Amino acid sequence: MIDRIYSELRQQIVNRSIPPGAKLSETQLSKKWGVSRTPIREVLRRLESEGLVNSSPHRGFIVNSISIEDVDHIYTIKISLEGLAGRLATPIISKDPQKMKAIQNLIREMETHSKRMDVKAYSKKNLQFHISIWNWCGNPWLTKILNHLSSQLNRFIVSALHVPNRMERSVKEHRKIVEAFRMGDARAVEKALGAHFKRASEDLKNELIKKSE
Amino acid sequence: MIDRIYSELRQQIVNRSIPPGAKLSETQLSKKWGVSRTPIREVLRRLESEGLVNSSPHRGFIVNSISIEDVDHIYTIKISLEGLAGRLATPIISKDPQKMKAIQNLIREMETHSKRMDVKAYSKKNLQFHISIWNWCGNPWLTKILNHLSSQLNRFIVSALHVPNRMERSVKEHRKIVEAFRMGDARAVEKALGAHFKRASEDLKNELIKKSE
DNA sequence: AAGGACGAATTTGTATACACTTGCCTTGAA
DNA sequence: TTCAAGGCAAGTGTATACAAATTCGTCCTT
Repeated sequence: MIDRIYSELRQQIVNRSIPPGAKLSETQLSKKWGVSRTPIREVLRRLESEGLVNSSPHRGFIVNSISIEDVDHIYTIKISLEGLAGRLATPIISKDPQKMKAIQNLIREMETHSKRMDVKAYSKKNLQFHISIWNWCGNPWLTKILNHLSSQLNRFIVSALHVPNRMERSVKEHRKIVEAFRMGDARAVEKALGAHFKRASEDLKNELIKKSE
Repeated sequence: MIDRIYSELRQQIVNRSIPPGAKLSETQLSKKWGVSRTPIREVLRRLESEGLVNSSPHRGFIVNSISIEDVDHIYTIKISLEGLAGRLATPIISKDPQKMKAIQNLIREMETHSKRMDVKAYSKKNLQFHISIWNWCGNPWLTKILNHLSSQLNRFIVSALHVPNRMERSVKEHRKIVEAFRMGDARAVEKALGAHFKRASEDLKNELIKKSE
């Protein structure tokens, strides 16, 4: 039960249905879920050490805000670690025809969604693509960190892909990554992934600047 | 109070005075600290989501073990992120004479301890050296992750520096890093740090193989 | 009318109580 | 003597109760 509350609350924070800055009242949450405050507090403490909520003594918990600077900092780490994950995943993926096929299917679907300008469907497949790499990198610690960073970013990104031609360019970048996988060239995968996320971060930054103007 | 218990318990786990595999009884801990079980449980949940303890339903919490594979996985990430932190820290450190001086002082002390074969004092300064880089990289998320990884490793490393000439070689590697800082060459810092931790990880692995024979 | 101070209500922090699960120990039978 | 079954002790999971702190509203003063 407690795990259910945890994951559901977590998701609500990550997908912004509980917005940053919102107060998380223990009493309210315990009523909503029909449990006492004790398990609710444990859930909130877990979310706190994940960096998703903040607490101050006698004032309770609020959903952590994430600033533009934070996004920048997180992307800096992400660029490095996504590349690393790709490099580690290369021998695993390229030697396994089933995995290779799965990746190629994903990119084909992405292409279709891109042509139809279906941003939402595209984003979903895009995330699946990268999660596959995390899961196949063979380093569970790395997988966990990337998941973590991604959760934080999801709370910020409403949609960066509305930039004109973003999807089209993105497909090209992904094709480069897949090609490097196919060749089994780990360094090329690392480089292509790094470049891809660097561009993604720049696009996001530009979008944010435009919005703030 | 709860924070005090958290940090003290955490340190005891990290420095192995509570060994991996040890059972953490809520009742026992609450007696020891003179508080009720409620705050103890919150502390344990926090430690759980940090990956320092594991819990199973109705069986309580035990200190998480860390395997040789985990050490390998963590070092892989560390090599990448320590390099990144160094690269980011370069302009900050090299432009600040005070920081530059602090770093140079540390390496001088490390050299002294190395000559006297004082492993413990050396390790301490060595850690300080690297923590300085984390703190001056300007990316608090990165600092936090590196701290995190370091805590996990500390639980494993008894002493890798007993390898013959390890300290001497280590000093040389650090001097290379400092020299790159002095030149303001971020890429060189990144490379030197990466090489340093790669060698550290290999030394540790060799030590572990030797022990297991 | 505005600002501050006091007090009530709400909310958090912690203790305690009780239900339920687990694991151990005892006892009895093969 | 060994193994199994049942019960008991210990410990976790959760609810509830109470203490302490904060917040908000009201009232008084300037």
